[in-house]
Formats: sequence, structure tokens, C-alpha cells
Amino acid sequence: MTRKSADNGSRSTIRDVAARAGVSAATVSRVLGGVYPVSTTTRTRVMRAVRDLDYVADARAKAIAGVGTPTLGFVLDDITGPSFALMAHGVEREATRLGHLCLVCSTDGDAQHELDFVETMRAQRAAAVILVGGGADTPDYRARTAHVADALAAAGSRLVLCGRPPLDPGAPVTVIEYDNEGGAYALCAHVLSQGHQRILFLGGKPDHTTAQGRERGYLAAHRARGVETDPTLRLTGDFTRDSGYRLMREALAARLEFTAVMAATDMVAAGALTALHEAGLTVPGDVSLVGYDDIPFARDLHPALTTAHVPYEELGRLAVRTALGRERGSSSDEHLLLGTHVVVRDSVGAVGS
Amino acid sequence: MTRKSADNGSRSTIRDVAARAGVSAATVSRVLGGVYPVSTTTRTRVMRAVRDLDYVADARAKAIAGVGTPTLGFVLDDITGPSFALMAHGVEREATRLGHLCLVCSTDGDAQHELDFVETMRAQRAAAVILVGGGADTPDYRARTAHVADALAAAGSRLVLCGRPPLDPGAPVTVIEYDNEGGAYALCAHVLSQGHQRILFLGGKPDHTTAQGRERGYLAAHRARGVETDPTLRLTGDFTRDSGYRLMREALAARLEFTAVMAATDMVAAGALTALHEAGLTVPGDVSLVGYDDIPFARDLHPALTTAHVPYEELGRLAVRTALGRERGSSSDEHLLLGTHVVVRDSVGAVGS
DNA sequence: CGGTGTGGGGAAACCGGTTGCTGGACGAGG
DNA sequence: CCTCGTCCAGCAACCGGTTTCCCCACACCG
Repeated sequence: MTRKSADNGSRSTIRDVAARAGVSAATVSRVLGGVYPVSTTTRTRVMRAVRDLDYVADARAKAIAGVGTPTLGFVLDDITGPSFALMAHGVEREATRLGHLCLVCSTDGDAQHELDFVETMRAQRAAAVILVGGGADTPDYRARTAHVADALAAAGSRLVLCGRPPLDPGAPVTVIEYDNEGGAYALCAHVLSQGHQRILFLGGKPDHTTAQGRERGYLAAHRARGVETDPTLRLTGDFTRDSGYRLMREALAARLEFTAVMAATDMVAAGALTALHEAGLTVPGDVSLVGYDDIPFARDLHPALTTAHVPYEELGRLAVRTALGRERGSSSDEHLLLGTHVVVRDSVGAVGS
Repeated sequence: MTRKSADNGSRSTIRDVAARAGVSAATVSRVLGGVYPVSTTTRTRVMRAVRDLDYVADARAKAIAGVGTPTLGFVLDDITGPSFALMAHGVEREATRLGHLCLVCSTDGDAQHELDFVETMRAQRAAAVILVGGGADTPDYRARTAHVADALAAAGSRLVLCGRPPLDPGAPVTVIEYDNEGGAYALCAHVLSQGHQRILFLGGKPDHTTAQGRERGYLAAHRARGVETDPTLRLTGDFTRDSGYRLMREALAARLEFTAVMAATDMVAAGALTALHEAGLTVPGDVSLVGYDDIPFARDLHPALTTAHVPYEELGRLAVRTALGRERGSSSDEHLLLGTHVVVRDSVGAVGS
């Protein structure tokens, strides 16, 4: 009555199974575990007891004993964002394909929360922790992230930065980025090639590295073509749909002059598009528009959005693969840069046509 | 050299900390754990050792010992779907708010995979498992799900069905649904009230309960208004954007007669809208369109989509709350039904106007 | 018939924590 | 000065598994 009673919600232990099968716990473990020689009669008896009790071994106990499925932590800003969702999907698929469990946490941009979660993952002895999505690249950020990277590395785990500002070289970190600047450059060059000279840039937070990269591309494309940029055409907000909507309304209200809009994100572009429609402007007739990310919805906007495709799902897959399967040079800090390409749809037209 | 060597990637144990602080493991545990009386000098020594070694207690070991954060499992079809993402967000937020970890798994509609994951969750001794998203309501499904529900309940855990066909009464399951039929009824009634008589229904898989509920609402609204329904106007596909696009093209090619389209999903509506645009039809001028779900993107379609709002995020929150905080009647099977309401935007017009 | 090899299974140590119980040291009071 | 009570810390058992080591029984062979 003191223990081993199965009356309350208590799960049955391996010893319960052993007792029911009339063998020792060791034998049950061996039957279940694998390749140790066990006589057929014993095996059947044990299996029968297992089935009768509907026994499942405690994964945590197995983990502690050194056997068992490693888990992997996954942190993102907000699963609600389509690009994050795509990465999450990639991560999750690849993790389960490799037989890993996936602990997830969204931070809503709270850096402290993020750090806390990484600490939790360390306590969980996660095989790797994947941090996803851009952030502010402050010295403070670098220091703190480098510290958790060290802590993780010391524990035999690994920190993966995915589409996020890399740390100083030497930090035990795997970085997987995609080319924000290159994609934005190509995209902006495309718009410029249609004759547009004044392109409104709807950016993200000023210290957000993803936003910075895309703005750099925007600027570089102008420079390469010898087109001067007007600082008043560069607005900052965040990566949400509402930001795009609001920024666009403000730009319209301020009577800013532009013939094209480059949004830092497809979401921003979607909001901007709605604002344009509401103002009675047509796209691409009156103004051209491009986004960034190529989220699935981009083609269902009207007009279908010209944007830069980022292989988000593949990014997530890659993150877990490199995090887990880093055979050679266990401490080598890898850095991958995935390319992006522009996909032309219907939202940009030639100026003056 | 045999053990306790910290050379490889091995994390430090509580005994390492104890040794370094010159105390026993029990004392370290008590210092860290909480309220047990410990002298100040000992406490400082231990804390110092903890900091030196950057020690974090193994959460799995704690869990096994009966202390520690319970986790909770979360299964969905595909995190990429906006409504799923919303629910996932709600689940995750509420779980972390309550101090629980969140193990996630997406099944891509594979029932076997789903069952496997639930089994894994049982092995993890998850506090609850939340199954999200509709499925086929076959006898086989009921039997298998009921079985895992029993297994979970026997282990002191709980299965939560969220927006998904309920089991036979008596099964130890918490069901949280939203009113598919009612929402579809209201939505369809709204369309009918604008004078539309022939409404194309773009449905999901025939045996999918969510799709069925919405179709029932569609039919009931017709019946209530005395409008006859034409079976050839009810097409089946799935809940994806591509399905809507394809179905709409087929309907157009087949020269089906209709003045309005009711899509089973906003995603389906998005695809359908694009197909309509491509065919040179205007919405709502030539044909009216409604969706279902009120995903964030719905208002950025052009025209902004009239649809039924489902409180997905709240649904997720509620799921974990009821799953975890079921105080009274530990074995009572609860059943919650959340209401939906139609949100009118610009995609339906009066017929003949 | 006895020695040896081997297959099968149990006792016990271990994984990394927690906690009940015990006991020593120290201060206070008689 | 002795005794008693309190405070603190350690020993050891326990959580639920795995695995090493060992022993027993049996078959086989000389």
C-alpha cells in the first residue's frame, strides 16, 4: 500500500512489470531494450505483462541513464509570423525525422525571456538550442549570447543562430543566415530598372539586423545605379502588417513623393497595399510595390506581390542538421549563408507606362 | 578518470559542486532547493561553487525525483497554417505563463505519426496532450483516440481535443470546440440576405468534421430561408490555398452558375480569389466571396474578406488552462463550445446592384 | 562421470537529483 | 558543570530506469 500501488493515477514502473512477469527488473529492461539474449518463454511473459499494464518506460529516467531521445530547443519571436512558422515547420520536421523531440518557446521579442528559456534548455540537457529571428545587435546582446553559447558548449550542447546577428568570431556558435542585403539589392535593382527613382522604404526597427541588411541592399542598389537616395523616404517601424499599414498612411498623409514602395517584409507590404487601396491608388498602376520573404500569401495579394524568396523551411531543416550532425571539428564555428532570389509577380510596373 | 572527470563535454553534477564547496550533495540540493535552514557561510560557499562551475541542475533528474516543471505536448497538422499558428501561439503562451514546457509535433495529417507522438508524450509523462485540428471522424479514429485517452488518463495525464471531433461520451477527454455550423450558418445567412441564391461552396475533405460542420451551416441557412441547394455547387478539396485556387478554376471552366462563393477556409478563399481575379472577374462586383477563420491576412486581401472570426488564440489558451487546472471532478469530461461571429468586410455585395 | 563452456537471469551499482532521519556542535539555562 | 534544545549538515534511501558483474544450470565433450 505504501508504494507500487496502481490505484491512483500512478503509472506502472518497470518493477511492476517485473513482478507481474515473475522476473527481475533487469530482465524486463533487457527484453524491452534490445539485443541481450533472453529466452523465448521469458520474453513472451514479459511482453504480456507489458501489454497488460500498458507500460511505457519513463523517457526521463532513460535519459538520465544515458539512453533515450535527445531533445532540442527552439526559440522564436512569434510563431504567428508566416516566415517564423515556415522555419518552425522545417525545424520540427527535421527534428522528428532525426528522432528528436522539439521544445518550443516564443519570446515576443523579450530578450530576458529568451535567455531564461536557453537556461531551461540547458537544464533539460538539450542537444542543441536554435535561436531564430533577428534581434538588436547591441554589445549587451553579444555578450549575453556569447555567454550562453559558452555555457551550452561546455555542456556538450550547441547554440544555433538562425537568421540572426552572428557573434564575434570564436564563439562556439553555428550561424545560419540568409542574404538579406543581396536579396534586397536584387529586388531594388529590379524596381530601379523599371525606371523608378523615388522608392519609399518601409523598414523595421533601426537596430534590427535583418532590417539593417535589407536597407543596406536598398541603398547599395541605388548607389550602383547612381540614383540618389532621399533619407526622408526611409521610414522605420517593425515587421508587422499593422506597421506597414500605418507607415503607408502616414507617408500618404505627408504627401511624400514616390513611385514605388519597398517593404522590409511581405507582411509590411500587405499592410501597405491595403492602405494604398484604401487611398484609391492602384498597384502597380499608380505605385509599384515589393515585399521580402515570399510568404505563401504573397501570391494571393492583388496584385500578386513581387518579392524575394527566402528558403525558410530549408533554413530550419539546415539548422537542426548542422546543429546535430557536426561530426568534424566538434568546436568549429560554422557559418552558412543561404542565398535568396527575387520572384517577379505583378506588383511592379514600369514608371510612366 | 573513470567518472566525474570534466574533460569532455560532460556537465557538472551536483556532486561536483558539493566537492568543490566541501559539503555533501544533500546540502547543495537544499541550498538550491529552497527553504531548508542552511548557515550563511555554507550557503555562500555553495553558491560560489555553483557559479564557478556554472552549474544547472538536470531537469530530468529533478522530474524523476518528483520535483520539476511538467511539460505538455502539443500536436497539430501543420504549423504553417495561420489558424494553427494562432492556436499554437495561444497554447505556448499560456503554457509558459503557467511555467510549463511545450513539446510540439506536427503530423502533416498522418494519423499514425500522431499516435506515435502521443505515445512519446506518455513516455515523457506529459501533464497533458493537446490535439489540435480536425480529422476524419471514422470509427477507427474514435477507437484509437479513445484508447490513448484512457492510457493518458491512467497515467494521470489528460488528452485535450481542440477543434476536433469529440469522442463518445464517457471517454476521459477534454473537448474544446468552436461552433463551425453556427458560424457558417450566420455567414451564409448574411450572403443570402444580399439576394444571392446560388452560392458555390468550396469545401474540405468529405470526412473532415470541420468541413462537415461548415457545410451543415451552409445547408441549414439555405433551408431556413427556403432556398433550394444545388448539389453540383458543393465542391470538395482540402483546406489549402491551392485547393481553393484549383477548385475555383474548375468551377469556372465548368461554367457553373453562381453569384457568390463560400469557402470553407480563408486560405481556400484566398486561392479562389486569385483564380477569380485571373479570370477577369471582380469581387464583389461579379461574384461575392466569404471565407472562414478570420486569419490576420483576411483584411489584406483585396477586397478585404468577409469571414467568420474564430478565437483561435483564446482556444489554445483555454485548452491548456482546462487541461492543467481541472480541479473539480478529476475525471469529468468537459466539453466547451466557443462561439464564432461573422466579421463583415468588403467581399460580398448585393446581387444585381 | 566430471570438467568446461555457454546461455539466461538476478543482485547491485549507477545515472543525477531529493528528502527523511540521525547525529554532532554549540549556546543557553539550571 | 551538566543537561537540554536547536541549528545544520551528512548518511542513506528513493525516484525509474540501465548495465556490469556474477552465478547457476544445462549441454557437451573427453
